[in-house]
Amino acid sequence: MRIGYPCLNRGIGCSAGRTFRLASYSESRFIESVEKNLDCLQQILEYNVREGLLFFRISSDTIPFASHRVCDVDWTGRFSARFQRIGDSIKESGMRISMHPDQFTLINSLRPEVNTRSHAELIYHAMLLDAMGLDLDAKIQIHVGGVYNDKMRSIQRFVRNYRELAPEIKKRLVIENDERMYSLGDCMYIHERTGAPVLFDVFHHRCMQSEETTQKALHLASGTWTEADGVLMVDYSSQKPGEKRGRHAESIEPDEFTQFLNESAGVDFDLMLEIKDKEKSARVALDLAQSHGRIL
DNA sequence: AATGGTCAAGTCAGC
DNA sequence: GCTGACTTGACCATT
Repeated sequence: MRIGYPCLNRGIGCSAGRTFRLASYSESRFIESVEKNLDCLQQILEYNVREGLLFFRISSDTIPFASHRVCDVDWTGRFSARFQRIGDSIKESGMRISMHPDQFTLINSLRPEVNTRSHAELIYHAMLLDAMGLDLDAKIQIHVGGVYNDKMRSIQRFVRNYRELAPEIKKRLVIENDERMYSLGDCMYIHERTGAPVLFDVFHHRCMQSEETTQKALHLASGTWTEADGVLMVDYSSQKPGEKRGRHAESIEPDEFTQFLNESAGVDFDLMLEIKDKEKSARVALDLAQSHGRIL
């Protein structure tokens, strides 16, 4: 099991996802931001290796406005040496990478222009991972999308549109169960019709109050990943006490996490901790996992 | 220099 | 029908 955290490191003092207002876009502003983001990304990755945190989600803001019309810089060419260097260090350290485009990215919209923009956004994510030369176990995770008052048709639209995606997207795209519309069961159904691996989100699963136990759910999701895809990816977070259902906690709850380790025994996966204090909780989780014999 | 409203993009729930 | 949540930082206009 590898353990990691998404996008930003709170202690290191730099951001790998700095961006700017569209209105102030310029080529020099763009290039400067990308350079700083890549500098910081390298620092974070070095930190992660030192700490034994070998799973990381790269921010979608790494290349600001990459899929927007305003951006006409050949960024893959311009930064190719940097991408390669970063990719080499990732592979050398045995690290796993994921990316998670945000809620604007969906392929089952009723509006064709939304799907078109999303396709461009997914291409950008695929280009970035390809530029780093990462294996097919580096994944891009999205949710299924909207329901539009007709879940079955919306699922069918997802499946139809999935089949039309560019191959460089399909080889990395995985779907994640969300907390109120598409359950693990829905994702499994879609997997059967598309082959897309299912990333399991423990917290979302709990929010949906689905019937499968964590153990059963992990087994199901795990079966959707091929050898080339790598082992199952799992997102983990916990409820912020006293807050609205679905709100992420400030830091990890050791007892709850220990319970999760027990429930998940026997399934191989990499774990992404979606908790606000980021690397701090990831290190706590790593210690707990090690003491439970889950990490060599 | 400090502040706080606002930021490319979508959908849904709740009022 | 409209606003806020999602999740979050930090840009940048304004003072």
